[in-house]
Amino acid sequence: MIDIRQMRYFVALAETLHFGRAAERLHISQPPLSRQIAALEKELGVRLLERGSRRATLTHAGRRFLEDARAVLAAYDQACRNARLADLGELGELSIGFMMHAAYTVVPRLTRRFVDKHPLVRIELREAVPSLLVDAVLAGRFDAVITFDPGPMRGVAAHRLHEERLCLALNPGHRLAGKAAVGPEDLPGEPLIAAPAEAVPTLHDAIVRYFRSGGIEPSFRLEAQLQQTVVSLVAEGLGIALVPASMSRIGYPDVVFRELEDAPSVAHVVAWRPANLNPALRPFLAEAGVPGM
Amino acid sequence: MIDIRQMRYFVALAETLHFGRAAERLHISQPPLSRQIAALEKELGVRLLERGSRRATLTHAGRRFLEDARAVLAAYDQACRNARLADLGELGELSIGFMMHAAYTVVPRLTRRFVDKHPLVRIELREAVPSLLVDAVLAGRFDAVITFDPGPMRGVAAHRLHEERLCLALNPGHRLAGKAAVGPEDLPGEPLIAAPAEAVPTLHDAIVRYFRSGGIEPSFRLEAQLQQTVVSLVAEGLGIALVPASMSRIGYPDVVFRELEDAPSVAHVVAWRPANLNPALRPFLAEAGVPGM
DNA sequence: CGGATCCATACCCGTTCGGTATCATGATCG
DNA sequence: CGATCATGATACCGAACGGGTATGGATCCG
Repeated sequence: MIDIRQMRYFVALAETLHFGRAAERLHISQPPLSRQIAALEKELGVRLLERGSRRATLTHAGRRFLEDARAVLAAYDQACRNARLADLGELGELSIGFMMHAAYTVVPRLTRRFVDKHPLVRIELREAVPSLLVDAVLAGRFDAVITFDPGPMRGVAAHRLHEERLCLALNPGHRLAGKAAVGPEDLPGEPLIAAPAEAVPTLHDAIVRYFRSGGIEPSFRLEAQLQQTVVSLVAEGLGIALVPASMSRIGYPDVVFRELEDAPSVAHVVAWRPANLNPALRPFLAEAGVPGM
Repeated sequence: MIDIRQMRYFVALAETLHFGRAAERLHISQPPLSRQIAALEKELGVRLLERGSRRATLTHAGRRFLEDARAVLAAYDQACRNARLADLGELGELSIGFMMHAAYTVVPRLTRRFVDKHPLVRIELREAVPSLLVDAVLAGRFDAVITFDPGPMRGVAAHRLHEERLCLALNPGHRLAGKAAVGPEDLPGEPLIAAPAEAVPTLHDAIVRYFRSGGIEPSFRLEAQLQQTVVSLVAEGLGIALVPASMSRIGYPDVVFRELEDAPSVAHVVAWRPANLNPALRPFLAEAGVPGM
């Protein structure tokens, strides 16, 4: 059987055209080299070098085999290197799911940092509503997801990435637009626009709790899954909304944002299945600041 | 050192995900396979399979390595196959020089037959005047050349490919255009157009000998290297010419061809240096009908 | 809980590889 | 033109490695 070693030997010999010097370069003595080359030629059934007494010359077949052997060796080295890189999580694929809102907060910077440090990992970024994300990570559809903190869950670990207060989004003509800060007691009966509990439970719950802390029951009027849609509907004068403060940084016309007294906050987390064996997950979590990664 | 064999073993194992079955497919028993795989993993420093008690599964790094190992094996097989093909002259390069005139006689068919039978040999076809061709073959510039027979030469073998008679090319208004056949005695003083002796010695000599066989000295008026040019000059009425009969098959306007009495003939030969080691030369010569090739 | 399945380990033997010593051959030089 | 040198091939030896059989340990299944 022809060996990688024999190819290495042949390439060294073809490059020096001198058995002694080639053997030296290979850190073996000359006779084994002669024998290995002879064995290679015999195995191939092809004479690769013409031995002159002063120097050897490649035959046509030898020239051809030199090129091909170099290609084999390159592929071989590549394969070994890639296996190690893949094991370290520096090479491979990583699929990340995230709620659309995170595209305005942590996703861009985190992605940028990760791809800068791990350029060989292909990242697949997919947007989804938060309630689907955690199920997807459990099902193995995503290696990690970025979403509002869903609380503790079996088989899923999570790490807090980002926290922001909710604020009030109003149409500029609204009666509360003149106030600097607003509390729950200012809001009874106000038509609310918010994401449905089934799609974004964490945020929905935070809003309900905030209202109830002031002894008030919220009255939801319109539902939309994305915060961007919610704010657009506010701009249209269809109601008010409690949205993450980062939404105020986007330049929406016909919307003003007001602080809430004792504003509730929502956290972004990165969540993953600890049993997930994708080696690229670890560097990603490290980049996200997860301790011990 | 990681071995081609270990890669083969790994691919077989990755394809069956079963040590016993993979070993069977490899015609070895299971323990050596286990050991080789373990050695491979140790060498790489990477776990490639997760051994379940019922079946094994590839790790991410293992999946990657499977792809790369397949690529290595493919390159390896390719290299071995190519070496054998190159040695048989079925793969490689062949440079053929030929006189332009042969493009109308033997070159097209010979080339077609050769490329049909030996599709992996890249042929480099180069036109040149006959006097340069034989020097070029001696210098190694061409592996073989096709030209008028230059006679025996040191270090060059030749084989006759094709023989054709010379005929007379005339302007239709010429006084001899009415004769069916012409002999040397009809030609004294006629202004001749022909290739120069330095460029096409064989043909030039044949023409001179033919005239002298009738006791006449030829009077050369114009010289051009290519037979096509010679005939074009005849069409223009600048003189007469003795050209290979195959020129008459090309539809030149304003030229008529007449047979010569006791017409001299010129041979096309393929010529090569017997010391030439290009394996592709032999099949080419075989295709050209050279005996013993 | 017992048997079956499957991979890992232990041990043996034959092959192969690399090393040293030496030979055959062709180039080089006085 | 013959002595010398350089180079690759061959002979032989000891160590390493690969493959084989026997067996152990873990897990799954009925």
